[in-house]
Amino acid sequence: MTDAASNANADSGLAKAYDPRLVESGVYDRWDRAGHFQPHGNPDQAPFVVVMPPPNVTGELHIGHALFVTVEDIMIRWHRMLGDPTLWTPGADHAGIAGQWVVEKELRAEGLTRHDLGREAFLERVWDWMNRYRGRIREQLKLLGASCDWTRFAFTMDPGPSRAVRRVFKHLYDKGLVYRGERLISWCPRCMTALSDLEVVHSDDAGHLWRLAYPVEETGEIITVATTRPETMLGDTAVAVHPDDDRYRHLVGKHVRLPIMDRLIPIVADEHVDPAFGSGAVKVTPNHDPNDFDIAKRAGLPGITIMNNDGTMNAAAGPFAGQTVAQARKGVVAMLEQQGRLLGIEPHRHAVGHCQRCDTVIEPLISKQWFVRMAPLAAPAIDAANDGRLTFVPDHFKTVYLNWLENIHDWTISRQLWWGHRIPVWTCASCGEITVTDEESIPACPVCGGAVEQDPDVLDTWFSSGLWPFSTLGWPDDTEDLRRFYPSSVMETGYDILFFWVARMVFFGMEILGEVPFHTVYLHGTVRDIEGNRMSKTKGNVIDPTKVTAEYGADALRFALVTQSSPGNDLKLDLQKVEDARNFANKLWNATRFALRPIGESPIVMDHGGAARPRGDLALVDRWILSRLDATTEDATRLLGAHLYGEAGKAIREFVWSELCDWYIEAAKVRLKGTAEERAAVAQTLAYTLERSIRLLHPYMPFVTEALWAELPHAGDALIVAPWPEAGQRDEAAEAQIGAMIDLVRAIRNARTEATIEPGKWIAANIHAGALAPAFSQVRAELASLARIDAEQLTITADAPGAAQGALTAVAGDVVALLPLAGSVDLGAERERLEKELGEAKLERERAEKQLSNESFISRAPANVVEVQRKRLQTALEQIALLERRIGEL
RNA sequence: GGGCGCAUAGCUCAGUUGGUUAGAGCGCACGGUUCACAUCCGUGAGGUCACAGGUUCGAGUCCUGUUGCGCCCA
Repeated sequence: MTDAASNANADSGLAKAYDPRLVESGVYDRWDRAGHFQPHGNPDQAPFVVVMPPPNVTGELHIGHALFVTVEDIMIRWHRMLGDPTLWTPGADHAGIAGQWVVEKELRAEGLTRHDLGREAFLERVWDWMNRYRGRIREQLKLLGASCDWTRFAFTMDPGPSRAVRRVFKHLYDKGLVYRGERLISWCPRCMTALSDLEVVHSDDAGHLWRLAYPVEETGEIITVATTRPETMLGDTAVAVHPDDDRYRHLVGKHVRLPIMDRLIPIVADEHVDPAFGSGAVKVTPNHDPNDFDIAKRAGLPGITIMNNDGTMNAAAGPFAGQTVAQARKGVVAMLEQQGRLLGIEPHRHAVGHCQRCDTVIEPLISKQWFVRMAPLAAPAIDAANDGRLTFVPDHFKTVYLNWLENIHDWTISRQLWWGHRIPVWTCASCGEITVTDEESIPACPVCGGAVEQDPDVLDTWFSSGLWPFSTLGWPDDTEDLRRFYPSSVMETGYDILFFWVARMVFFGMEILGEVPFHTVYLHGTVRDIEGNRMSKTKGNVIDPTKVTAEYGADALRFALVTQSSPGNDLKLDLQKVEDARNFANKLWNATRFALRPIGESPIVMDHGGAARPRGDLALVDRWILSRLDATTEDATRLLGAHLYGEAGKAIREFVWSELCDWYIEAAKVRLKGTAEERAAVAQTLAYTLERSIRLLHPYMPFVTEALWAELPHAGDALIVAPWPEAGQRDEAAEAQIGAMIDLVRAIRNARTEATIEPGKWIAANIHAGALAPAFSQVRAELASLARIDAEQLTITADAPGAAQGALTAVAGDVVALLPLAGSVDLGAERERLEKELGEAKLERERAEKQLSNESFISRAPANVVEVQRKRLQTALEQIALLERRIGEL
């Protein structure tokens, strides 16, 4: 221990009420300037690393960002305090389609399209825009207290990550895992690009089911087909039925004359036709429906493309060429009706694919695109989850993850956009040689020296995201960061991007670096409005985190978000909760304000960790609060280790508010009026307990804790790098004794309230505490103060209570307090209250007796559980005896 | 159609390996100008843990089924 020091901050004068605006300004920059966000410590020590899922550069900060920042920052701050070399890498994502869209929108306002500018000029515009806005999200993340290392900030389009993209593309191409092919893909006619399966969102839309009559050429029969998209019949190349369907068996191999187009197409058998749906016969349009595409592949049928890339009909659509889908649908239906080929229309809900970005209805189209072959990449990612190298919080997401990877299709990675990573494939105009390179460009064909042209398309944004865990650390270079910080510790993100992000990072990490990119996947839920609706601008139910933090503080928003949520579950955000959290910050503020006076007036013993833990012959309440602090430290540490961040936060809050403030500080006020020694003891305990509580709370409420910590006696420069508290030995006796005192005080307060005794009145009490009498005598003054008992008229004995007329009875466990109130006791009310308590005691006796009379319970339950029941019965019996006697005496 | 989840107080939600009388915050009722805090303090009311079976000495917790709701995939 170092020398005693009196606290210089006694007169600093915290404002009476906590004001988050004053508290939060300036703190963040001090942390950053001091370099606290960068990893420190021994390079050989195992680091704690989180790679931030980069927010979309085109977006504004929304409440979902606030949640991920809170959770990740709690992890990061906790590990930093634990002394781990801690790294949290921030970044931004270029958001291919959305990024291109915002600039195209600007151009539209000027009456231009991107084609008017040309590729190069357009990209310059996009970069201008990016440079203007890429810092915006960064500033908003700082408002929330995100303690990430800005010196390592990365953007997916930066040279490093771009080189990683080319290197991986080439690697996969060379291994045959990237290929180019003509496939049926999902096409957005508005964005004019191919999309991956994940970028198509399905919704059940109201539509119709049209039943069409197709004439069988050979027999003259009619075969009925049902369709939700009648215009696609223009591209039909077959009718399919189930091979075991007796209704149609005789028609298989025969032909149908397709109405309007007057084309002869075969009737084929296919196992995948559902005989129970519609008529059991389906029209087959291979080039415009994934199922039909598969049927055609199996049956060797040709496909006919009837649509242009912009969603209009092409020449193959005959009379409908040039029309939109809607127009063609109307025309086809009218023509079929005219020809008597329309048998009926009924309302029908069916799944329709929409573009995730612009909501346009997706068209399945045949198109030449680049794909990633998924099966060989998925296998190691599946193994990693199965053998525990990759764990999930909550763990049921492992099933979801596996389910997806086990049923995965090849991934369409080319996009017909300009903004993004351009596909590093060059074709020679002279000899046709295809060169795939990880260079930014090649001057000429390496085979014949002819002029080369680069593939015009760019890659799916998520391709570069998948490389994020290592591209941010400098890969493909063999950097110190990569060696030290890969793989990272936890991937924290929303469950809604488990596939987009997590799964792809895992298979890329396994393929490129041979190990999982992170050990733990922690998934949070979606922040919804109070009614449980997803927040959206169109619904107008968006809660803007910058407004919330301006009003209540980032600390309050963080605390509310994390204590309301649990891993993997959605949360309904109630602003009332944010206000409650702000109130909690105010509580802590005022507790500190209270403590600073005695701390300033007494010598505080310091050691290397700050105010020293009180030692020696301590007062019972001091022992109690120290033990409760230890218990809380233990709980919080355990819960944080189990990723139960909300639970840990609630445990700390509960301690600070309900134990430290409501009981310890209230009890301590008695000794603060006492001797210098007593005052010093309280000051020491308060200084220690409060400072440790503030440390526990720091990961949750970094700003207010940092500010208050600076006012309290402390060691070190900043709370952000103060060590995480270690739990000491519990003091079971003190916990039991003060716990019993609290129960008794509550019982007395209850008796007073029920008997409508003036709250401010000091009354007499005779406490019969049995074995607890010596302990209660030690806290005589505190007990009297808390229960508002006149110390002059307080007796504490081990004796059983004798007869007493005109007194209230307060029972707490084995302890009884008699409160003599000559003449002013309402006997009827008191009898009623005691009868009620007697009823409860009897119920208690019954429950215990029932347990104890069960032979199997006695023989099979653990001894300590049986003992608890015995004790419970004994207490109940004593209470019953006492209450019956007291009722008799009234 | 396949998969995953949820159902606990009026509301929002905790509840870890099964173990006393199932908790918290808000809301509600009543009371309070005690020298940290009305952004507060005290007291209280409020639950057949969705339903039905099963395992167990013991089930909110484990198993099976049913109902309702949500999400993901096709």
